[in-house]
Amino acid sequence: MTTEPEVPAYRPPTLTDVAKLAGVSVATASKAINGRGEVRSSTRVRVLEAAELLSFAPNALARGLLSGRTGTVGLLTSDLEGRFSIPILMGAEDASGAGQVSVFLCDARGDAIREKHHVQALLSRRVDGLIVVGSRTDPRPPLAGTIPVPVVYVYAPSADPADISITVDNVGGGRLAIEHLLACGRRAIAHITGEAGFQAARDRAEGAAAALAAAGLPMVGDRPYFGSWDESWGRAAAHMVIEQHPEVDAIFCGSDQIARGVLETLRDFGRDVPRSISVIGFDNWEAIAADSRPRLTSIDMNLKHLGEVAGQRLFAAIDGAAPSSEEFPGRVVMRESTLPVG
Amino acid sequence: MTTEPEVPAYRPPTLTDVAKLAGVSVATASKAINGRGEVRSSTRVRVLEAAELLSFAPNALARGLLSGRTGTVGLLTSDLEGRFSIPILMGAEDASGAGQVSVFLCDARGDAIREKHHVQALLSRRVDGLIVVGSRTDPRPPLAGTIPVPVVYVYAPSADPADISITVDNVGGGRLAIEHLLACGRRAIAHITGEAGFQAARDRAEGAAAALAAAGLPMVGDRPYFGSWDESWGRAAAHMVIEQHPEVDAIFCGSDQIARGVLETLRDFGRDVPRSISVIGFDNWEAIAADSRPRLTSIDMNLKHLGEVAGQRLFAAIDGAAPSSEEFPGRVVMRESTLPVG
DNA sequence: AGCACATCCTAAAACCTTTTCGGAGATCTT
DNA sequence: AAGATCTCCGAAAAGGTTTTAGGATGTGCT
Repeated sequence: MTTEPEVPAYRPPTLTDVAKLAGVSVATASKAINGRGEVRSSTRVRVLEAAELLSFAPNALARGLLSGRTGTVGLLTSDLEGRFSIPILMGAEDASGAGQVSVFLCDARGDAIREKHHVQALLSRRVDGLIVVGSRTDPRPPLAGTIPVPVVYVYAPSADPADISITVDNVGGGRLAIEHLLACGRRAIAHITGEAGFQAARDRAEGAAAALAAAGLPMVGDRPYFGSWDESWGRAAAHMVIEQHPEVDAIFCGSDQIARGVLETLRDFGRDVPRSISVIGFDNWEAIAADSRPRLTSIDMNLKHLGEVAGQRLFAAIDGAAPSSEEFPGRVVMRESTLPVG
Repeated sequence: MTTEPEVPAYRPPTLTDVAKLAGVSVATASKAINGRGEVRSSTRVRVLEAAELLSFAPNALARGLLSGRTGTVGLLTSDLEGRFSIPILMGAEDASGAGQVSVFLCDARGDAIREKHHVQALLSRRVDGLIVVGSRTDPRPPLAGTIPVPVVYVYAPSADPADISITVDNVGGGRLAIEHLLACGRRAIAHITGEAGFQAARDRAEGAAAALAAAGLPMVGDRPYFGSWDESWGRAAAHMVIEQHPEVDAIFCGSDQIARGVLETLRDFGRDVPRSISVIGFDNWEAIAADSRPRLTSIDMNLKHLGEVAGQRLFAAIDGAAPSSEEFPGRVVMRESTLPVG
């Protein structure tokens, strides 16, 4: 019985191949390529030419095995569908910048089992660090087990304050929105927002209340209208507000989708935005806010920047920096729905 | 000059540690853990207990170095922001299923230089294969240089028909939309869509035209209204259609955003959707389609499934399967904007 | 000529796992 | 009791790279 003559599998060129072609030892080839050690320049070019010729690419596995650093990080997200993960993910990828670092993407679907599984796999691949992206701003339990590499939590902070968490200042965001409406000359402001079960909704409402209190103004309806994050709630709530409090001259919405619903109802009622009443949204979701009628002013939480910072913090921690958390403010992106009166 | 007494760096447990603790050789430990070779069951449990105790995780780098298979694939996307990459990306991640495979995520931002750079890095990490996700359905140039691993192109096919491409049947999608409107009893159908520079726009229009021709009906306005993919074009184009062709009783829109604009203008004109006129969108973008007034019927291209198939094809190709491309049909997701008349 | 020294290069070890082959001990057969 | 057979385990090599320590030249000086 003869063994099948296997097709000679393609074998990527190794440093040995390069060295042989250049007529030097592997050690010399390594030094020539990495610019380390004493190598005569004529030898160096000979090696580099050989490497070029073979289109040699150093085996990162072997390198990582030896150095203990792989130049990879794990990015653990809990919902890829959600719109919050994506910009953060982009920022984090950007932070790894010069191409030294590659990113493993894992989606745990909010499932703790799956998460554990992914972490296991990532550690097995000897990632240098982990970034954990949440989909809500509510604090999340830290990764289970002891993780031998630095971890940075983004958007959703870790429940353990000793961990590194990079978050958004939702209280400040709520304050910003109200202050913008006040600056536009508004005085009778209502707040329609999402589920009270979300920390984000509560925080934004808190900031809004604080800003109104500071201005000595009541909130129209006395308290926020909590509901859901979608358009139909925006329509329904706006209906109630208009009927119960016709004097309202501005509405701060907890999401751009809610704001879209609000705009629609205001149009039904013949209320002119922004002349008779101002509307401001939250999230600055381009697809929703940038093309409505009128175009929607909104609070942008700079999620991409959040991701960049998370990446930077992770790399710093890998290099031994002390952990520290940070919270970032948002900014008002002004469009036509809050043109000042007068 | 004394060298600083380094903090003893944490060293992940190796198979040697496990073997030592269990009182066996590394070879035996390996066999016990991987269930290979002849190992007495009492020895096996001893090894497994030791591994558990040290929370040993096999070093995937060493394993990959030896076997030539890393169990990693590269996912090269051209725009993470775009909504098309994400579901595909999710599907591809799913396909890698049982946790055997990890995915490197790279965003080339549509930049050829950056793309080359990323490919280089991925090959250096010895990925077993590559998935390339485009953001438009227009064919794209294949990856530059010779790639020593299988490559699957998704959404945007490779310009080289010898490559594996997994795409969406936009012509069929256009046909589906028209057939649905016909089934609803409509006869005077217009088509408002995005930039003619997009293959997707042209394909959908082609499918629509074919379906109308097959039914012996003209297209209202004689040809599609090409414009841009956004809401404001939807509003503007609907305005034109209504004024020039008041007899129109259905509008097929090239995107859900266009459809939103169309719905808004129809409302302005007092045209009742779906009683007086039907509207169907494209993409089935939940955030846009699922909460409009009325809720929007749309064509869903099953992008996640596309990603899954791409993953499966890639793994098959890695295992030596012959390359083959495939095109997938969409499906109608019916909501209130196309309730049948009568 | 003989020595010190700088320059350039090489051999070998290390990183961690898997696999092959052979050896040691135990059990069975005659 | 001697050989044959089985069962289980260990030694060693391989995979590709980097680094350390030392070896081989050649140069400058006395």
